Amino acid sequence: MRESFFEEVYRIVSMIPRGQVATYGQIAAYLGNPRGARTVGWALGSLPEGLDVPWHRVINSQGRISGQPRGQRASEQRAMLEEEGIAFDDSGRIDMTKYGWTMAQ
DNA sequence: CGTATGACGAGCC
DNA sequence: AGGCTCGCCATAC
Repeated sequence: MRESFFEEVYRIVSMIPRGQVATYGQIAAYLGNPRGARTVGWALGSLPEGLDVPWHRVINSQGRISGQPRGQRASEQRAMLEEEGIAFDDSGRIDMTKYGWTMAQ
């Protein structure tokens, strides 16, 4: 029984600890698809509600929130990250060297 | 089975 | 530094 790519993404994202963030590419690479960042984003976009997956801890390689900056989802994501203690600079970017998830286990 | 889609990424100007 | 283009990949139809 192999999980769909979606389920694998959900599983990995669920491992991101509070107060840290990971990039789409990072997750894709972990799943064996260094080039499948888009697919990861798509998987999160189709994320059903009620799965207890910290989707807000996933951002793009620039350390910014993806999607429409004005969108409701983006503001909500930023609010949740700030609540976890993550800081945004004037450009709305996160310091990956400081909050980036290292997948250390 | 071919085409379209999407919360991306790296490169180039 | 900021913005644009092209490449990538798993589903949906």
